Amino acid sequence: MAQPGTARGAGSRPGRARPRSVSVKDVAATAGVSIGTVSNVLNRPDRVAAGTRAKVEAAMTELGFVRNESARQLRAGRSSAVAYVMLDATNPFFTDVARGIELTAEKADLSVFICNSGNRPEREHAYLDRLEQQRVQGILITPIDPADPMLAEVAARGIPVVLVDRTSDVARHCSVAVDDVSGGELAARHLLELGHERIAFVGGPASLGQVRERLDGARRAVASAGLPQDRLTVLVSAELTVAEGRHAAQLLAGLPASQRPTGAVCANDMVALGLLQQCVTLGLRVPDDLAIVGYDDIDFAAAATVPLTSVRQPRLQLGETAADLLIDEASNPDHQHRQVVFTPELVVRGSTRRPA
Amino acid sequence: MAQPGTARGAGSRPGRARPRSVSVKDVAATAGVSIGTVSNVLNRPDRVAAGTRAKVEAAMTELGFVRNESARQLRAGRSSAVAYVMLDATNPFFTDVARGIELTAEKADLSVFICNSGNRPEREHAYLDRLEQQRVQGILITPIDPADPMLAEVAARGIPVVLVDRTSDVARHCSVAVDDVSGGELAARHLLELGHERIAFVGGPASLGQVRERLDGARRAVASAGLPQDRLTVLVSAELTVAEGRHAAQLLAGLPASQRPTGAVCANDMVALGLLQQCVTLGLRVPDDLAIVGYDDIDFAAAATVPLTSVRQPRLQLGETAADLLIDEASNPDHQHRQVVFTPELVVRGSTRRPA
DNA sequence: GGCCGAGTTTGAAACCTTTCAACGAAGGGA
DNA sequence: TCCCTTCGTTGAAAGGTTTCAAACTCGGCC
Repeated sequence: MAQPGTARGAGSRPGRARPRSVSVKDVAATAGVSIGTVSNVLNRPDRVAAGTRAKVEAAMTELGFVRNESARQLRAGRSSAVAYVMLDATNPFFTDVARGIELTAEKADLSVFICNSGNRPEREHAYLDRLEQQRVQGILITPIDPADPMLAEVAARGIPVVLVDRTSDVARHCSVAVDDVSGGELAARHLLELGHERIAFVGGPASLGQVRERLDGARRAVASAGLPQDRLTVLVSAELTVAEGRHAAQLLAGLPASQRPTGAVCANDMVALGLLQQCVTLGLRVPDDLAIVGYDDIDFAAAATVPLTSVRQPRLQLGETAADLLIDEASNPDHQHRQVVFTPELVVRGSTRRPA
Repeated sequence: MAQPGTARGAGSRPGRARPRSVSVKDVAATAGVSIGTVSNVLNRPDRVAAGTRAKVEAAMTELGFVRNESARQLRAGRSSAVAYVMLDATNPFFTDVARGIELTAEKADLSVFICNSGNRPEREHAYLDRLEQQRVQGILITPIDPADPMLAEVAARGIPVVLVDRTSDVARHCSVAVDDVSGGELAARHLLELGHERIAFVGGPASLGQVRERLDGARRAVASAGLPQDRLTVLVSAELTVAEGRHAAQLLAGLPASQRPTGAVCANDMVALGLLQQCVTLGLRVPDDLAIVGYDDIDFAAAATVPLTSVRQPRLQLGETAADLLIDEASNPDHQHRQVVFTPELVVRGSTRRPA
C-alpha cells in the first residue's frame, strides 16, 4: 500500500512518529490525475467523468484519505459548526434543549459543539474565546449573566449569538425563552380551579429571575380568582433542591390543619419531589391532604411515588427554535433579531385533586 | 478605526456582507512590523523587544484581532482538541464522566468537544467522521458496540481511541471501565451479610454486558456465602427503567411471603427507584419487607422517599483516567495500551437493613 | 575603523483545500 | 475541412498561521 509523502523518506525520529496524513495530493498522484480533479470528485462529482471518478475513489479508499477540515475551513473562511454553551450539563432540562439544537442543526448539515460552562464564568469565557477562534457560524448560549459585555463583543465582531432560556433587554441578540409568569399562573390557577383556597408557593432564592416570575404568576392567579393575597403562603427556599423541598414539608406539616394550605406550587420539580417525599414520610397524604404542582416536568416527575402534576416547558422546541434563529442570522442578510417567548403547558397527574 | 482588508473596498453586495475578519497581516500593517513579528508576539513574546511588542499588542486590540484556529491547525497538522462521544447525554452517569474528562483536559490545555450519539449508530459514525476530519488529538468514546470495526479503522489511521466504561478484548485501544462483577458481588454480599437468605436480582436485558456481569457477581456472592443458587431469584426486565422496576414490584408482591425474597439487587438506580416506589404504593415496607440495593448512585438515589443503598462507580475518576491515557497516547512515543479497571464501592443508606 | 556576536526582525515556504479561468479533446454542424 | 460547443481536466492562486534561515542593527572590542 502506497505511503503518503514518500519524498520525505523515513522522517526524523526512527520511532513511531505519527505519519503525515493522506492529502488530496497523494490521492491525485496515486490516481494519476490533478489535484483539481480530486477536489471535483469530492465537491461536484457530476462534473467528473465516470471512469476518472472511479479511479479517484479507488485511490481514496486505498490510501485511507480523510478530508482535512482545517484546510476547508481556512479556504471557506468559516466552519460548518455552531456551538451551544450550556449552563449545567447535569440538568436534564439543558440536555434536552441541546438535543433540540442538534436536531435542527443536523438538518442544516451543521455540527454542534456542546460546551459546558458548569456555571463558572471563567469557563464560559474560555469557551467563547475558543469558539470565536474556531470561526464557528454562531453561538447559542445560556449565559451565566445575560448582560456580560463579552457577549456583546463577540456579536460585534460579526458572530451571531443567540440567548437560550434567557432574554436580553437590549435587542442585540436573538433570544428564546419560556414565559415563567404564565407558567406560575397556570400552576396556581389549576389548584384554584380544583377548589383549593389556601395555596403555598415553594421556591427560591428570590435572586433567581425565574423564581420571581413564577411567583408573580401565582400571585396573579390568586388575584384574578378574586381571593386576597394572604391566601398565598410563600415559603422561600435557599435553593431549588430536593432537600429544600423536604424542609418545606416540615414547615407545612407544622401548621394547624385549619391554616395549612391544601395545595402547593413549587418552583421546580426537585423541590416538588422533596416536598412530596417528605409528606409521604410524615403521613400527609398527597393529593388528599396536600396537592402538589411541580415545574419543568423532568422524567422523574412522572415516575414519583405519586406521579407529579407539573408545568412543562417545550424544551426540545426551545432548542430547535434557537437553532433556527441562529441559522437565519448566519445566512440571511435581511435577518432581524427576534425575542421568542414560548408558553408553558400544564401536565396533570395524580398529585393534584379536588381538596378532601 | 482601521478596517481589515481595505483593498477590497465596499465588497460585492451593498448590504450587511460579513466583513473579512482581521488577520495577522492586518495587525502587522497597522503596527508597522512584519507578519513574523506578530506571530512571535503571539507565540514567543520573549523574543520580541518590549517596544515592538507593545505596538503589536495595541494594534491587536484596536483591530479586534482573533486568532484563526483553522490556519493554526492546518499549519500544526492537528488540533488542540480531544472529543468525548457519549452514549446518552440524558444519563447523569455520562455527564459526570464528561466532567472528569474536561477537568483533565483543561489542565493539559486541550479543548473537549462533547458529542452525543444518543445510542444511534449512524450518529456515532457521523461524529467519528467529523472528528477525524477535524484532526482531533484523540477520541474518547463509550461506543454502542465496542467491536465496531470503524473504531479500529480510526485507530489504524493514527488517531488515539480510548474506550470509556467499556473494555476491548483486543488490546488495540486503551480502555477504562469499572468492574461490574465485583459491583454485583458487593451489592449481594451486603444483603447476605445483613442476614437475607432469599435475594432477587432485577435487571435486563441480558444482552447488556453490564447486566450480565452484575448478575454474575451476585451469583458469586451467593455461592461464597454457601447458599444454593436457587436462593437467587432473577427477574429479567426488558430495559433499565423506572417502569420496569415497578413491574418487578408487582411480581414480587404477588409471591407468597414465605417464598418472597427479602432483599433485591437492582441493575441500576432507575430500576431500583421504580421498585421502591411501587413497593410503597403496594404497602410493602422498605427496608422491612424488602431491602433494596441500587446501582450507579445517581443523585436521585439519595433523595428517594427511602434513601437508596447503591453501588457507586468512580465516575469522575473514570473520565479523568481516560483523558490521561488519551493524552499519553497522543504525546508519548513509548505509549503502551492499558486496560484500567476500577473497583466500585457500596454506599449504604436507609433502603437496606437486617430482615424483620 | 573594522569585526564579531547578541539581540531583533524579516521574508518566504509550507500546511491542504477549494475555486476558477483556461486549456484540450471530442463531437456536431455548416 | 473548419469552426463552434460541450464536456473534462488542469494549474495556479488564495486563505491565515507558523517556522526558520537569513538579514539587519547596534554595541563592544581589537
